[in-house]
Amino acid sequence: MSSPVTRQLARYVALREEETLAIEAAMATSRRFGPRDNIAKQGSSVDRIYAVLDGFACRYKLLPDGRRQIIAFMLPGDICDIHTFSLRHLDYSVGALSPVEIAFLSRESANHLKSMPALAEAFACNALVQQSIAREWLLNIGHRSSFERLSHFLCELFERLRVVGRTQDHTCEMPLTQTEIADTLALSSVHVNRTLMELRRSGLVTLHSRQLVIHDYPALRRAAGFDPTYLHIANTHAPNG
Amino acid sequence: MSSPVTRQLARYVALREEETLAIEAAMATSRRFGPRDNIAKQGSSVDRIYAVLDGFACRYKLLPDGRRQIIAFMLPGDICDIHTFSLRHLDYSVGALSPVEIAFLSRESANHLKSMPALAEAFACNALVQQSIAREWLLNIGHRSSFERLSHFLCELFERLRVVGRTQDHTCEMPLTQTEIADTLALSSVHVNRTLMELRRSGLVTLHSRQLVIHDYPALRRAAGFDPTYLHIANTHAPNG
DNA sequence: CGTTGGTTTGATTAATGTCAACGCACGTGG
DNA sequence: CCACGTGCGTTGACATTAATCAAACCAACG
Repeated sequence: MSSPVTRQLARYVALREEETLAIEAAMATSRRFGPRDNIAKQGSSVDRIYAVLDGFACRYKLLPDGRRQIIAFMLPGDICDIHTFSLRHLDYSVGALSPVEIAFLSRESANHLKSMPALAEAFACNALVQQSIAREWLLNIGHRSSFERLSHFLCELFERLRVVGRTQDHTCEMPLTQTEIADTLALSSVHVNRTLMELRRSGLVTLHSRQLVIHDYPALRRAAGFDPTYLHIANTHAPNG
Repeated sequence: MSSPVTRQLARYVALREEETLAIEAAMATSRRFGPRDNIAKQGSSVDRIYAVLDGFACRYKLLPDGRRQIIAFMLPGDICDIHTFSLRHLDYSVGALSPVEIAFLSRESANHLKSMPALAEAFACNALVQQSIAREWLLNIGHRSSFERLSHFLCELFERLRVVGRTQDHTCEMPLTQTEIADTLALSSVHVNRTLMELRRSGLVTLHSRQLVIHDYPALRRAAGFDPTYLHIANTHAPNG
């Protein structure tokens, strides 16, 4: 139960020891990347998939003129859709946002894991939740004001880190620069700065030295219109249940 | 090879007759809905999934104050992710945008189809492409101007209808109101109207009586920065190849 | 120290939203 | 056949949000 990946998958199905061991074995070898390193490049062929063991990574897309959209965060415990191998070419890039530790899975290794029915189910749930998050982001970017948007983003980040045990009280790691937050929320970095200060002035959160502190979570959720249902956290199974 | 669903799935893997027949059988019974009908409601439990046989449907999310974001289009031939049954509750709603014909699949029926390896692979690809489209929408809504955004949207619509044989020359069906386009692109309907007229004035497209006519596709693509790679159309297999 | 990357601030501009009105086509009931 | 209602598209005036540009600031680090 040590790795966040096991913890993530155990949210969806009860895992037997055999399955846990298979996951841990598959994640045994990993590689480290530094903050702006590239982990995979758009257009490259899909010969391996990723799991994040530690740190923050992201998927992103670039427009020819340099505008960037971060499509998804890959937080500790997050795993790519195991079916991704069916794609010829990656339609997005993967980059590190902080120092990260990444485990690579080969097609064979993924197939081996997928051959265990409980894990296949867990991987399917994992993929569905990631899709659900993408849908919520569409709503967030499309229809929420910058204040709501940023609040919502922070709520989601905190919840997602919480389920993999990476929060303490009302605090979590938050290594993103304001420019990266801007690329996530489709705002300019200047506007992110102003909105962030507004959030501070409202006494809802503070954010410095790579630490997010949520002072009034209920108020933050209200401001964001944050309803965590889309994270499908309720599905959690007791370990070995 | 009659149904657009078969046609869609045949894009991803070569289908044998047995598999084609299984699909056609699963789609045999369908239901019709009118333009603003609700097909599934957010929060409801997932006891069946959908395939669109004809017409336009969409997934959407609502904010408490009524703002709406259309998350995805379901065009003829589009099928839900077959793994959706692993979700407890739907995190979005499904609605008809035009008169539609929808086939419902029960969990058992889906499992039956999924038990055929070629179909399982086809469903996986189908799901991956839908995810890829969602990612592109995030980029589109987040970082493209209204003019690019609308152009991109029209390009995608046309391409997607083309692969299921629902276009003639440079024309396709386009039953959406400007308000629905607005809910898709996260713009106001007034602004959609103005942008649409700008597109018309540029001689790129015309759009009336529910018909889209693309007068200069290369120029439209250029204006949109449209690169169809994300639709993963190149993966097409020859039927029975 | 000087450099660098990130944050903060102010002034200005551009893009898009909002409000309100009007027109047009279509369908319906009298 | 006409009168009316309704939904959608169109237009203009105006408000607001957020982007852009530019500069200053700050802390970390060699």
